[in-house]
Amino acid sequence: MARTIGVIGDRWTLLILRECFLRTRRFEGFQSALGITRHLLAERLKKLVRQGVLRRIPYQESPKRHEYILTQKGLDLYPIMMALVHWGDTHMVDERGRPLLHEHRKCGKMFDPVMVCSECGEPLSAREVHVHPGPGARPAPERVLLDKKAKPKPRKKAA
Amino acid sequence: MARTIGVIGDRWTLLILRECFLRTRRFEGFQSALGITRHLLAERLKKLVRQGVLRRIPYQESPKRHEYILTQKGLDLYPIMMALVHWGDTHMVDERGRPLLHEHRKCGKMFDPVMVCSECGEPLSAREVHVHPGPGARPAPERVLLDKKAKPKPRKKAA
DNA sequence: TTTGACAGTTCAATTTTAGAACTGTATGAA
DNA sequence: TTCATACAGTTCTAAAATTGAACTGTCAAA
Repeated sequence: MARTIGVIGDRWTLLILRECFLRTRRFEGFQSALGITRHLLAERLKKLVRQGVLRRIPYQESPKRHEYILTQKGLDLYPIMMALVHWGDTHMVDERGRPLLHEHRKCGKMFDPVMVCSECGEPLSAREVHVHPGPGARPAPERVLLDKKAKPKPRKKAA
Repeated sequence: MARTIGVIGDRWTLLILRECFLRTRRFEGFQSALGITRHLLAERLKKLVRQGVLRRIPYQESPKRHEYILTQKGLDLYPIMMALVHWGDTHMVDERGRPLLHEHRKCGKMFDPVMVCSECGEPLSAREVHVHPGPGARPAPERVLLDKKAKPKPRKKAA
């Protein structure tokens, strides 16, 4: 998660990517849609290209111009986008309602995204998931502070 | 999406929330697990409580101490977390492999999260989804530039 | 009496971001 | 030919956010 956040974890990158999913491709398009400063936009686009999320493709030669297109790696961010949108739709809408509705082409209905288990297909919730260290586990996820005398912790009074 | 990003869209908030899901509850716990500066941590926790993502609950009286617990609104962030982790697992792992594996209690298997359509249950991908303006739609999502003379931009001279 | 856990707060020094103008190529209009 | 505009950046300064480190304060145990 930390590595993902290293890619998309700032105020603007996700909004830029949202515009990509909404088919914006060019510098001015992003800038005017978002109101981001040109400086930061250039910075972020460069970073996303470096990280392989966007591809920079020339679309005219005279004054060299490029479009920014999602790579597969970028397209794979879609579930993150949908999860963010859905949480906002659930917890952050005002009285006017949702800004956007989503229609699923396959079934033709307006839908919400649901996250399910790849094995049994049941919807997921935090309580039903148990985490195990994997092969790339960190050495010390958390430094234990009450180390040596781990016991003396009868500090509680209220419960 | 912008509103969701307003809540969790910075470098540290998502990591703090990750620790919450991993059952960290106290100031020192977050601080030592993440290495975040105490100043920012205090700031972020306050913000999350204000926004209703965490609840601040006293666990001892003597020197007043509190724990930070996920509210339902916070728990609902779980799909976002899983989506972030899964993208990282897919595109950002090193040769050592995943740091964490997830087991679904319901079915007992190690799983990956999959995002599906709430109506037909099929997995979602960006191309199969069409967006429509909803009741809370923004007036002008994007100003068209190559229009006519959209605006006589008052180009000022340098000093 | 002293030390240490815990949960912050304060403050100077960096780093980022915002805001605005400026650079440069090319096209169409006057 | 000259001027205005589209487009994609770059450059600069001021303002905001973040870091790093030390400091405050309450209580418990040594």
